[in-house]
Amino acid sequence: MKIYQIYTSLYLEYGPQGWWPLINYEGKNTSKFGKQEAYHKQDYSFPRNSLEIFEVCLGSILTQNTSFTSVIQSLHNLNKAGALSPKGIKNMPLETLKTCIKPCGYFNQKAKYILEFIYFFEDLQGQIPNREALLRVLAIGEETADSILLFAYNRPEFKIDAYTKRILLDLELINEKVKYKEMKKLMEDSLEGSYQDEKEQVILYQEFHALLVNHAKEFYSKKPYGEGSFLRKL
DNA sequence: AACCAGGACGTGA
DNA sequence: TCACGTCATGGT
Repeated sequence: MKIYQIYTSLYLEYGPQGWWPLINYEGKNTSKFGKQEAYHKQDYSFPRNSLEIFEVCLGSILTQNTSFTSVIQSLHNLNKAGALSPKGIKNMPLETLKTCIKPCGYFNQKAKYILEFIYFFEDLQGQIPNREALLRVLAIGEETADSILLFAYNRPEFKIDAYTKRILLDLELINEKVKYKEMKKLMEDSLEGSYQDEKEQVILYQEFHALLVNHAKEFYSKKPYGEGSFLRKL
């Protein structure tokens, strides 16, 4: 019950967020950070094709422990190199790939991760991957798996990230030791009944995650975490 | 100058 | 299972 209050409170404050950003999107409601980041507020038709699905997956890997502005830079680098696609990246020299994704950090690891993911992605042949299969891919842990399922494939999997945990901790809804699966279950169970169908469920999960990040960037990025956060008053 | 960023993996206990 | 080290650039 309280979890859903957090959502409504955040939504009232910030409105729809329009994740996941796609760099080539040119719509009306994109100007969160100018043209650099292409969000699509209140447009839930994304991703619309295989290339956009791939771009979201790529971003999910590149953003691991990295700010998303760096991801946007890297995606633009790949795009300019004509390599924002599975084949484009495979046909590119490894060193060039590393140079393109350098802004994201961990470029040696992530270059390897991306290639590993591409083999997996091509084997799918357009099918939706299941969570267990995703987790077997080198590069994909629980959060990235949920990120890919929720934002690339519009599947109802709640994504937990460091910000989400920090907020739940601050509101004393969890303890420090909780595992990913427990937080995920807490969120999903708490939200049960707050949607009519699967489509609404996916939109709720997507917006909730984006709202948590947006709120955390302002109130949970520097210590002491949560200072001035209106969520404490719920 | 630390610290954080929309984490995952390998290792040894 | 879990605690800890490693990976690395960029912004504040």
